[in-house]
Amino acid sequence: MDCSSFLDISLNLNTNTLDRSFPEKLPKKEVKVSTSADLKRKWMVKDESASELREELNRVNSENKKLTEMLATVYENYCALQHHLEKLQSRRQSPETDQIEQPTKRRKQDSDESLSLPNGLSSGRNENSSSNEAHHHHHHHHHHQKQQYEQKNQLISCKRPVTDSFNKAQVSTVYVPAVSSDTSLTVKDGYQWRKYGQKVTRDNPSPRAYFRCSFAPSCPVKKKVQRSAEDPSILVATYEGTHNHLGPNASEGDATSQVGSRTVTLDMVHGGHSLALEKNERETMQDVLVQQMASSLTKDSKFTAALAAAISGRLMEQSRT
DNA sequence: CGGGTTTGACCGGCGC
DNA sequence: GCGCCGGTCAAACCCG
Repeated sequence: MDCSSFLDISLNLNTNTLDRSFPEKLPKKEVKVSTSADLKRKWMVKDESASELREELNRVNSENKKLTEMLATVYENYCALQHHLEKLQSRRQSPETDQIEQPTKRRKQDSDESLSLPNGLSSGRNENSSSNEAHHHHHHHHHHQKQQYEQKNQLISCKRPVTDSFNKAQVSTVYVPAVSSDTSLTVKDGYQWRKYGQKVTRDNPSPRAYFRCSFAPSCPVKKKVQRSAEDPSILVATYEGTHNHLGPNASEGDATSQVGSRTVTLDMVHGGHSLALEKNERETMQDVLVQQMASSLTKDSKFTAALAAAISGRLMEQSRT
């Protein structure tokens, strides 16, 4: 596990730079504010306001420190959870684990969609996929070859995705806890979907719903939602393709924390890159902690935006190396 | 009436 | 070729 290496916790938020340029002994009057005259006047005229500002700055700095610590804790828990999830998934992965990633053998697109230009609005896509319900040892002679188009090699990890540019249909699966009594298989992800089909599949008692993205007129993204065969309380959403358009709501869809559920989803869309981290755990209590911290953090929308920007930038930077 | 959902038909790939 | 099966279409249906 490369948790310790891939992410530097010290995010370059604004407060850090402030921290650097204003060490605790802030000079009262001789601040070099030669640029802004009125600001200088303000500083000089109101001395107590300067001390007030200094206090505020200290407060903000300590708060920032606390938040950084919380983030470190969150990240620690995240690493633990990811480790656990990886263990779980590798354990239940059948021995014929196919690390191969073969080009999708989908049937030809139908007429309406072939018209939609396969443009590369987003050049490099980062999609993660996890092994899904295709591990039924009791159906020996079975026919899961069709499902092999799902790339199941990458976990949520922050390793460089194999994206390899020209790979048309990106597939990513997201596990979401099914809220009780949700007869309709819907996974809220901010986008707008139009259902176009529902089928019962062979190896799963619950039906599978097919959705198409209707946010943009000709967005090629599709998704399938089906509850997991082994755990009916979990919905498995399989996303396929890359969105033609911008995200539905940048400020709201970036980081969500579902209260009362057992997953914490941090989904950041950054310049066409989409990256989703998800985990399902029921054995540990850490996720609850993570969730509480995350929800307390996400109360502040400005902090959320800054954090999301910083983290995504960090991830991009890290994945580029 | 306009949009989405339901639901059986249909299609194409694949294995026998 | 035939049948199975997952995916899609589209007419009917539903709902504000």
